[in-house]
Amino acid sequence: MIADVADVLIKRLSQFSVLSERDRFAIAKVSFTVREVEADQDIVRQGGRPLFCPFILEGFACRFKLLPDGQRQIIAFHVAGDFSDLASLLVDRLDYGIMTVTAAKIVALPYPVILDWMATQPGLARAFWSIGQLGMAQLGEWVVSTGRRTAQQRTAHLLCELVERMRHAGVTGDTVSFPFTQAELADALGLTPVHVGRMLLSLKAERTIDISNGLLSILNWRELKQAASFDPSYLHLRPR
Amino acid sequence: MIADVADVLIKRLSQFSVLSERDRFAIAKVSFTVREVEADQDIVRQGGRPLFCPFILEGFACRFKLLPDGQRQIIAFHVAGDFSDLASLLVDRLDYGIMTVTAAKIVALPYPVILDWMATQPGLARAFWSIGQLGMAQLGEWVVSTGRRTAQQRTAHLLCELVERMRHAGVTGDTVSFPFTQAELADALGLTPVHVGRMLLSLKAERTIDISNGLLSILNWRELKQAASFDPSYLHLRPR
DNA sequence: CGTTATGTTGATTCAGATCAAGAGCGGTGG
DNA sequence: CCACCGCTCTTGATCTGAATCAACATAACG
Repeated sequence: MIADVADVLIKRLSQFSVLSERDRFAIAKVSFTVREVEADQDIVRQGGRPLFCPFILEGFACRFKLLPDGQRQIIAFHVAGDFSDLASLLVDRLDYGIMTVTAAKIVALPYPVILDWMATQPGLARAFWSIGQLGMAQLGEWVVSTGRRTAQQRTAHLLCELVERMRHAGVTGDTVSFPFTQAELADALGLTPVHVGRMLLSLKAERTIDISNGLLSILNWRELKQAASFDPSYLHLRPR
Repeated sequence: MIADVADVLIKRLSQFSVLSERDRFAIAKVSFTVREVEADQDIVRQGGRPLFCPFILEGFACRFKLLPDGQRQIIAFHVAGDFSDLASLLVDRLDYGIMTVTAAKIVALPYPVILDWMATQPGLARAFWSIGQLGMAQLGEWVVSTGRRTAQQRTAHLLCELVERMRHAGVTGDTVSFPFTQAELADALGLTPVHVGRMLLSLKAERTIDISNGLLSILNWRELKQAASFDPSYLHLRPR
């Protein structure tokens, strides 16, 4: 049984800011509709107008930019609990797209609603600012990865970030859902699919991780963090 | 003679949002102090606490991340007219540093002041949101560069972006100040200084640009944009 | 079950890194 | 005014991490 959408939103936003009774009520009084989207479907299209922020209830999505020569660069993965497009509240054209990686359940939060929340509820404004900052910090680290880390380090770093974020959003255990194809990882890491495959294989060979059936198991968290020189402080995730 | 700081801020912010008389007054009533900083000095230190947002009146700065192995990745250049650190309003620790590239004049806008402006002046809140989004869009494009563009394209793309942004901030003409060393460009582009040098040389050889005495001249803007496949729409810069 | 997606493996190539040595060029001080 | 020092840039030779190319092996899948 899925809890009421408002409850999920409130719970998630509470992780970023202390919400008052009025903050919570402002959310509860809105009626949300859940959209079910299949895998590999556009949620928002590059070049289109930004109308809403997709909140992900279940499944995975990614934010990407298409280049004129047909290449793709993924600039973020979105997991359950992410507000995936807070970046375009006041912009008239999207310079990136968002699409699902797996089948997903999302809630489309219309920008006018968010703007209203932010204008009238300081606690919510604060939460949305924080989430925006977090997205920015993640992007900054993505630049560091593509700019200055080796293929091995980048790959390990992405795994670390994803697992850490999923944990913050409520996933527990050392085995998490991991439905990404090597082509998708390659577009995120700025590598070729073949090379990503080799990097994963080498991590598997040293018994650091295991990936099978769309599941990622961290066999040796210490080793993985070390391979990535992963320092989670940029995620600014206070303990839950 | 430099105009009053408040005037400069108002003029700049007006490019991002329509400011009311009250918005302008809120700015004018604050007393600002200008700090003069030499070249290569830290403005905010990685790992420190975010206290203020530096606004650049004159000169150049950069935002960067230091890696454990001593490497550096520059994630943004800041030019006159930039609010260089809107990203950490609500964060407790900085995961990046900001330092000058040249001697610079900056105004340190204390976060409490900005928060107050944003809480009470919708026009200013809007402007600061927009500026934040812009920074995010620039970061996204930086990922695309390091992830998927060749050395040649990246280099040309960075030049395009910098010139375009300086124009938006008021610089005119085909020759602009360009005080960056090849080592700095390399840390921004995810390349080695030697290779950046070669890329610039080849752009000079085709008479696309010229760099000398800290000045960059665009000799063939069309050619440069083409070499970068530069599409400025991500900058969301409405005509001035 | 064929059929299309994805993943694995190996051989080869190439863009960019690395290494090394000069060359220019302010700046500083004797 | 010149000798020297420390940067930054240039140039060339060599090396290497990741890309490319090309089969083949597995899944997943209607």
